[in-house]
Amino acid sequence: MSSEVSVEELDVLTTQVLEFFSDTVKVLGLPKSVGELYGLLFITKEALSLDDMVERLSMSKGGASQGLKMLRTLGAVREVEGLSGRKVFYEADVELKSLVGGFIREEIRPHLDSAKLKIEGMRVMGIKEDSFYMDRVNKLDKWRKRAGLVLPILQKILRS
Amino acid sequence: MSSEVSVEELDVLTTQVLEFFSDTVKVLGLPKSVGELYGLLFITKEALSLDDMVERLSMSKGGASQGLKMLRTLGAVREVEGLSGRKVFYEADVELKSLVGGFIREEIRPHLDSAKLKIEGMRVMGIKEDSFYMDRVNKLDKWRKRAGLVLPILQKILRS
DNA sequence: GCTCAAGTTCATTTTAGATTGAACGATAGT
DNA sequence: ACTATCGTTCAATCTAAAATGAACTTGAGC
Repeated sequence: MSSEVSVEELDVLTTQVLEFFSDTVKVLGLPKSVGELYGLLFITKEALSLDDMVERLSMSKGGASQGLKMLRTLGAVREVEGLSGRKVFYEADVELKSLVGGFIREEIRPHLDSAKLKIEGMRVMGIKEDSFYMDRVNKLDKWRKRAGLVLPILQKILRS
Repeated sequence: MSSEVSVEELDVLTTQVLEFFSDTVKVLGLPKSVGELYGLLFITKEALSLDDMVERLSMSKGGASQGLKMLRTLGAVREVEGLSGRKVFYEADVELKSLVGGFIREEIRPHLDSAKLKIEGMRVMGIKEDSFYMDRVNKLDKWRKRAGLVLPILQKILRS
């Protein structure tokens, strides 16, 4: 049961996976601590408590708490009933569709919504129709709508 | 010819557009000065020189130079023959497909490539096939491939 | 070939935002 | 009810990345 990998190799692998997720989430604009937390859960068989992660990643309790909160709202992490008291254990949700769905819901949609408001703000100021400036505002809105349409398609593609 | 918008209104609109693009590029992980440069070109009829932009955005020459360099490699900006000496004038490329294409080429592909290398590094360490750990490494690779497949589809959708 | 304007580079400074850690609730077990 | 453990919050600190600005390179025009 312990011959899947040697302890040293597991350490190396874990380090590489942590790096992998740190880098990936940074590209997505999330703090790297979030990537480390998710990465550790991703490459660990057993569910882990906050304290486990704090120790393993030598990060602050506060940071871990915030990072887990984010992972929870993203739906990237599942709470597992810990039998011992009220301590909570976590495991990674490794379904790509959940991850993408959560990211779109929490990180992309809000930006598209605020973009919509800003564009509406521009329209309100009475720029002459069929002027250069109205053309540009219209283009912005076309882009925004396009983005809104692409997201569900993306999700559909990644469902499987 | 000047009744499309009043000067004051144009000022307000410009400010809003600058904000719009600052925020947007920040989401994409680019410095906000890049958004301001692009935004100014986007909402300006005439091609602008570096100095024009430095003045209008009150940003440093160095910053503007770097920002324009990035916009050039992204293909988000076109150089226009200035008749006066060797001064270069720029205008925005406002084709969504160019913008998306440039972003994918310059910002996303490189990350996918480096992810590929990292995953290959993990494979090399001789984890037992059909172990938990190999499953996870395989999953990473599946995700990576999926991302690589989605990009051209995305580009195709946004072409029109 | 000199000069001056245009543009780039890069060491320094600034800023945004991530991380820390101590103080504070909250709850389970006794 | 008391205590010990668990988790959260948030002001203070740290850090990575962006912006500045002065020194430098380049080339056009005289």
